[in-house]
Amino acid sequence: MSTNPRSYEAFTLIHEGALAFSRAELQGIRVDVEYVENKKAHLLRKIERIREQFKSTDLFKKWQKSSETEVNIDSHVQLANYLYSVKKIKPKKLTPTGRGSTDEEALSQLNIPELLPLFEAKKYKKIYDFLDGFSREQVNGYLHPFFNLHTVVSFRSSMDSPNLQNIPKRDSEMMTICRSALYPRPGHQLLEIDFSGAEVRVAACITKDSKLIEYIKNPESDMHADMAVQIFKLDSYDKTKYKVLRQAAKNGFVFPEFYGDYFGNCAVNMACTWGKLPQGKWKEGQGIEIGDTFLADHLISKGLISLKKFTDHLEKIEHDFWFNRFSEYSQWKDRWWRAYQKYGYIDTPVGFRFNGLMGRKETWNYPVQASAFHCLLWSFIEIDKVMRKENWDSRIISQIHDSIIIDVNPEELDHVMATARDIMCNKLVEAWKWIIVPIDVEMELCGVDKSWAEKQKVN
DNA sequence: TGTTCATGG
DNA sequence: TATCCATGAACA
Repeated sequence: MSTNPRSYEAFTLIHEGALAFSRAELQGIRVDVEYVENKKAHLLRKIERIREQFKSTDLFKKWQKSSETEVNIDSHVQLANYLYSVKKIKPKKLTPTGRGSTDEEALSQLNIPELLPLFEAKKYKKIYDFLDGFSREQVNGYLHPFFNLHTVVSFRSSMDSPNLQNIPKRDSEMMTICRSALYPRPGHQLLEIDFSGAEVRVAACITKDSKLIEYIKNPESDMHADMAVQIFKLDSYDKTKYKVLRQAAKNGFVFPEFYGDYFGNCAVNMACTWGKLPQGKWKEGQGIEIGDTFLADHLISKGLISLKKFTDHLEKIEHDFWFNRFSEYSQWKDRWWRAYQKYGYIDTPVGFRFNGLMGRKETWNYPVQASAFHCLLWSFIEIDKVMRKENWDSRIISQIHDSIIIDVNPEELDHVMATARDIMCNKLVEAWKWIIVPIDVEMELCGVDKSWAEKQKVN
């Protein structure tokens, strides 16, 4: 795969982007080394306790007995062999190569309580590894990760040594422990500015689907809420009760569908993740809480009593989604795939060309993923320019695909926020005529001298 | 070196 | 029809 700039603008974006990124690398992010070392020691003791607990279980003793060599608790291969070959349990989930899966979802469906400590130990080990990376890579209390612009096939960025683009966020305990290590410079505060719905908005610009554009332009409308109503057969969307179902619709159906997944997979994932479905049929009291009831009770009341029924239901919704709701998006996908097959390349609106062998889904997803990131890169460069021209004491320190992280002097906070908002929402749209929908940002701010774990939404 | 499992967008 | 992109650790 080669990716060629087809315009001077595309060339300068990468050239200036590399320079702006290098300044952020040089600046670095402050890390509390003492906290990291204390926490690492604490986590090691905790992991050891959990492992001892697991070793005292019947399951482990039998596992050890069945093995000629000493069992390695960290080996998923040995665990899969014991569960699926020795004990002959039928795997609930297979890996891409067709072997029995030992990930958390697959193992929890086996309903073996003795395996629970294993998940816990794995989680704390994961946290330990993040902190260990911080202490390994820090220099005089600062991290200087590498920002790469030349490694990713879809032309996004990546980061390494350490990678700060995958610091835990969704699990609140992992989030708190990991992000409590990262600080602004003394007297400063951390500010994160996100493009809201970056890839959806860019997809609307590229496909020009009028329904998708309408969803973005009309602030009263809400695509994910509409899909939640349809998927879960709600009478209407009630913000106070159904936020979690909106999230399920968004992350369990809308995004996977946009990326090329299909109803069967979406149904299984939603049933497991939100419905907590161990077998084929729901029983009362299962799944996430919605208002004063549970998802299983709600689905049963709507006649969606089994995974089979839910899957059939989702098949109809998928058909409606692509043939009715977003039919222009569908037509774009067909045209786009045919054009790639005919000409052997695809271009992005910014002026990059993807050459090389691609599957259908790659031809659909790469230009969206690339252009969404290029909006971020353009904004990063422009904020960096203003920052240097006006001699800010604040510094851009990082970036996560669709967000920018700034180490801000509190006296400059209002100006920095206004400048970033103006560049990301107004200047960007003026500069790139292909952006035909409004762009919006969300900001999160930490207190002065507070860690990255303390971030709060800014209104 | 390839596979699997975690984390993020 | 069969989820896109990454980094990193651990194992066999």
